[in-house]
Amino acid sequence: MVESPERNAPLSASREDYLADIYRIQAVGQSVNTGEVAQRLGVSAASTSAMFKRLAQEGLVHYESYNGVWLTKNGERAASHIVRRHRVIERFLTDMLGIGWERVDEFANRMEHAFPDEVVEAIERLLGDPDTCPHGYPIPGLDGETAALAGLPAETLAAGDHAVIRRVDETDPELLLHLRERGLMPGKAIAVVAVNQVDGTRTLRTGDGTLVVGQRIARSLFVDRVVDDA
Amino acid sequence: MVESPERNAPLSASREDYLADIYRIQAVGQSVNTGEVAQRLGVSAASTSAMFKRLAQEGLVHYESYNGVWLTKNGERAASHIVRRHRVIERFLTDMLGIGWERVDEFANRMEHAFPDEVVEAIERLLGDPDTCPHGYPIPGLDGETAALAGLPAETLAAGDHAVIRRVDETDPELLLHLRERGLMPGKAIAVVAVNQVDGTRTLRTGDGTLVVGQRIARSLFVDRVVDDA
DNA sequence: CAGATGAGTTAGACAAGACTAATTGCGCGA
DNA sequence: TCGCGCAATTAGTCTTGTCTAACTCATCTG
Ligand SMILES: [Mn+2]
Ligand SMILES: [Mn+2]
Ligand SMILES: [Mn+2]
Ligand SMILES: [Mn+2]
Repeated sequence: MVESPERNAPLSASREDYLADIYRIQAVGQSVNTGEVAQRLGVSAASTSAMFKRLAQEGLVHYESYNGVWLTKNGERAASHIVRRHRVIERFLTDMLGIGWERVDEFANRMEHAFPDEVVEAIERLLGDPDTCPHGYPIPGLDGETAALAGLPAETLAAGDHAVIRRVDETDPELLLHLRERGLMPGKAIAVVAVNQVDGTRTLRTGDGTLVVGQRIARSLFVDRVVDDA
Repeated sequence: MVESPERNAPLSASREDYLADIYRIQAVGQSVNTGEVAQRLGVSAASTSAMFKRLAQEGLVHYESYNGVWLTKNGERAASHIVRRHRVIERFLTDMLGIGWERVDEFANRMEHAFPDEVVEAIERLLGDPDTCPHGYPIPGLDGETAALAGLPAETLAAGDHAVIRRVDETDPELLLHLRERGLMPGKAIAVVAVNQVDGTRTLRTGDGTLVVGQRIARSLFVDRVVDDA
């Protein structure tokens, strides 16, 4: 049985990025194949294949050739730790430094590998132990436990529905900027005024007014429906 | 004329560490030779030699074989930038997160390579544009300008002298912890009660009381004398 | 002014992680 | 069931930064 040579040696930044990405793909219930990870990390499929092999050898993932990977218990612990750092840092950047939420993912992606755990914990305390990143994704606990992803796509809402935004797709800075300018952020209450069946656009009312959104946005907002008692 | 292939490409973490160290050695007026840098970075002399050659080729240092390096204008600009990041991060860690000053150098050494300039600037504003790191070393400006190192060794003080601590040797965590426990930090006023000529110990009075320090400490505290007008 | 000594440089190897090109295997459609 | 197309893997390089061992050069001593 070949195990990792150094028990508990710190993971390289590369390994951390692969693991975190595998974790995030698993979190939405997708299977984790070479191409998906390669594309998300902006790396060749060959590099990803090689890394899968390494991670498997170190006991961090299970790997079935031609069939993708999934995290082992150890891998999940490590990955949740990294995702935790990432999301706390995002919170720090938006809440304390006032940096726009459309840029913090990229920044946190660089910074996440360099923060000692102790620093992450101090920031967390200072921020009052937030539950989620600015985009609404849950911050894993120190024990590795993570809440389920909140919300269903706003696409599933019908005319007359009331809902609260819980989470937004965080992959596209352009989209995030767009959403921020319109106040479509976690915590915001929305009501669906109308659904245009022809082109799929929706008319929404928020506290700030009325706006029309297309499918792209309706698929990127994850909401909890609210039963109307008015 | 062989120049750096990529104009303004970001520097690798390794290059940043070498440059920052060269900068710090130059700042105290020492000449920068292979062995000194190798020792400070915990790296072999061969590696340092190789890096000197690369940095020279990229126009960041002047290099005379067997005779050390010194920063070019470009190299100084780059180095001051890194040192700036390092010292701002140290301030952040001590002032906002409450981490002991004996550990922030090590932490900042990891973190300094991952902070976008914009984040450093936001932190700086939030802290009220501090002039120095927690150990009293000046934070270079965005323009690359850096104040001179403040203070002279407390060793130069005679009995009866009054002084203010401006800066402390920041290389040894043990020493820093020791100093902190005794309140010997930048800004603190001290008076020399007595100097023992036999063993070089000094009796100091601070706001908190009286204490005796040996040469090791007297050489690690950098002070400005204060003319007594009592 | 000739060695010895030690710092500095060169030579050669290695590890991590990336790439491109070539190959292999899975699964689907005819 | 055969083969085709595409995804994944393997093969072979490259770059960066490190190491140890062998050397070479500057300098200090006698
Ligand atoms: Mn990352
Ligand atoms: Mn996020
Ligand atoms: Mn560093
Ligand atoms: Mn400092």
